[in-house]
This record gives sequence, C-alpha cells and structure tokens, in this order.
Amino acid sequence: MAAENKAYESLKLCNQVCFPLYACSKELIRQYGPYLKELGLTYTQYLVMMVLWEKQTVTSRELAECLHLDYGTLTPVLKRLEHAGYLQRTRAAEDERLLTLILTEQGKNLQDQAVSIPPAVAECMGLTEDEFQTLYVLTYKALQHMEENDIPL
Amino acid sequence: MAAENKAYESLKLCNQVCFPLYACSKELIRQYGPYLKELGLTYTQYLVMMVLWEKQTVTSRELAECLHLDYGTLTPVLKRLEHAGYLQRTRAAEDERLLTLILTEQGKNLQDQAVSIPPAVAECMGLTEDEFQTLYVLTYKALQHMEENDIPL
DNA sequence: CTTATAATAATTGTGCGCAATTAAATTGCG
DNA sequence: CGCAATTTAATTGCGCACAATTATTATAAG
Repeated sequence: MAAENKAYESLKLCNQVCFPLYACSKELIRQYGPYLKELGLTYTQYLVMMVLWEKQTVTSRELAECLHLDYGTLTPVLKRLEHAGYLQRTRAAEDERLLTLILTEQGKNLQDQAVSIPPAVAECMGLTEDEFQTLYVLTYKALQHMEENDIPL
Repeated sequence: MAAENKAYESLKLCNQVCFPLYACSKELIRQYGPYLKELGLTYTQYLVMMVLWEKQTVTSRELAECLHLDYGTLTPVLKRLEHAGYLQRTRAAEDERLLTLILTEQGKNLQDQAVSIPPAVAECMGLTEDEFQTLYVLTYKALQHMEENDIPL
C-alpha cells in the first residue's frame, strides 16, 4: 500500500502546479467581477477593450492571436461589444474576409472608468512587487514555451 | 497625448498580471486535452477524480471547497462522472442534505492510466524545478490572500 | 411544538472556451 | 483562365463557471 501510494504521488492535487494556476486565475477574474459589472463588461470583453484602448483599431485575427482566443469565443464577444456600442465591426474592401474592429467614442469613454481597476485588483493578491514581477515572468515563459511546441489555437 | 498615455499605462495588456495567468492556465489545461481525451475525462472531471483517488470518498461540500467550485458547476460534473461509472452519489441517512461521493472500482482503475499524465504535461511548460516551485508558491499565496479578504464562493 | 434561521444542494440563465465543421474570399499553380 | 489549396471567419455542439434563485433538510429560539 505504501509502495502503491508512492506511485500515485504525482496525481495528488497538492503536487499539481496546474491546479493553483487554474484556481488563482479564476479567483482573480472573480475579483474583477464587481468592478467590471459597473462598466457592464465581462472579463473577456474587458480584455478586448484593453487591446482597443491601446490600438484604437485591430483586426479580428490579431486580436485572436494576442488574446489566445479562437473565433468560436471571439465572434459572439465582439458582436456583444458592437451591440453595446463600444466598437464597430467592419470588413476591409480589399479583402472581405478581414474583420476590423474600431474603437468608438463610447468605447473610448469607458477607459476613464476602467483606469482605477487594475491597481485595486492587483492589491487584493497580497504579493510584493518582486513576487508580482516573478509571477509575470514565469507565466509568460511557460505560455511561450507551450505555444511553441504546439498546434496553434 | 503623452500625459494621457501615461495615465492609461495600467490598462495596457502588457502591464497586467491577470492576463498571462489566465492565458497560461487555459493553455496548460489545453495541454491536458489529448491525454484526458483517452480517459474520456474533461479537465474539471479530472480534478474531481484526483481528489477521489486520494480520499476514496468525499462529500460534495468538501469537494466544492477544495476545488473552489460551486454547486452550479459541480452538480452536472458529478452526475456525468456517476453516469460514466467512476463514482457513486449517495445521501447520508443522518442528514439527507449531505451528498457523499464514493470512488468506484472502475474509477479506481482509471488512476493507472492517468499516472503518466502529470509529468508529461509539466514537461511542456519548460520551467526549471525551482521555477516550478516558485510558481506553485506564488499562486497559492495569492489564492489564499484573495479568499481571505472575500465573500466565499 | 412551532417557527425562524441556517446549511446543503439543485436549478436557471448567461457567457465563455474550444474542437470540429462549414462557408466564403483569396492566392497560387498548371 | 480554371481550379485546388489556403486564409479568415462563422457556426455548431458540448461542457464548464458563476450569480441568483429555489428547494429541502436540519437546527435553534421561543
């Protein structure tokens, strides 16, 4: 029985990295909830808006790549954001496949309400500046390594 | 314009910790996909099975707490696992509210097929042993801090 | 004992998230 | 040119994930 347990050590929840990563990510997103609710955004919609606030305009393709989301997820999200008046979906004349997203005035105005959110949520994690930085570096490193050795999304 | 950009720095995707955490978690779960497909499990179902492999039996309440999942998520997952024959859902006689989950023989047998999965998936992250450990510690620390200052799930 | 309160779980509704499939536009090759 | 291959996006189907509500059982207060 002792030998048997030893063999199964790797399957214990407390020996997984994937689990705290998964749980921490969900919990952090949950912390955004109340703040984003005031803006009428979900977390995924907020990610899209962050890209648009930075770039003003972006193709659907670029967005999918930089947010690591596929069209099955993105299409309905973008339609909802358009319906809410925060962006415009337009087709390029030279290539009708390309979907371009343009930040609207109304979308731009949201940014002022959103600017206080990141510091507030970051604070709730209780990490030092160094720990924050380390977490950032490690997750990006793993992310990059995984997407290299892999079938694209 | 320069001053304006400065004010919005905190809203840039590249300055968020939440995003790489979220993306890394999703990508890692995606890495489990092919392996878990062979067992006919989803990632969430796999988490439940890990707890059961370790404890043989557990209440729904304990499971919800340790996996940070609510009943809205858990109820259908547990019904599917019962239907697949991997666990049994039973009510305690002394308290009809309590739902107890019991690992079946068939569920136990799955463990042998699963034992090779964690090392394989861990390898794809490309982190050193130290980095692995650091990531583990930081995510658990943040997770704990967030659940302390918060409304329970 | 009766009723208010709390604990446990299920249900409902909305929105991801992704695999698999389909559709449309474009490019490239013979 | 004509058609196969590629690119880009949408659709479909299934399973989480969580807030909000409801239902059931148990406990406590009077």
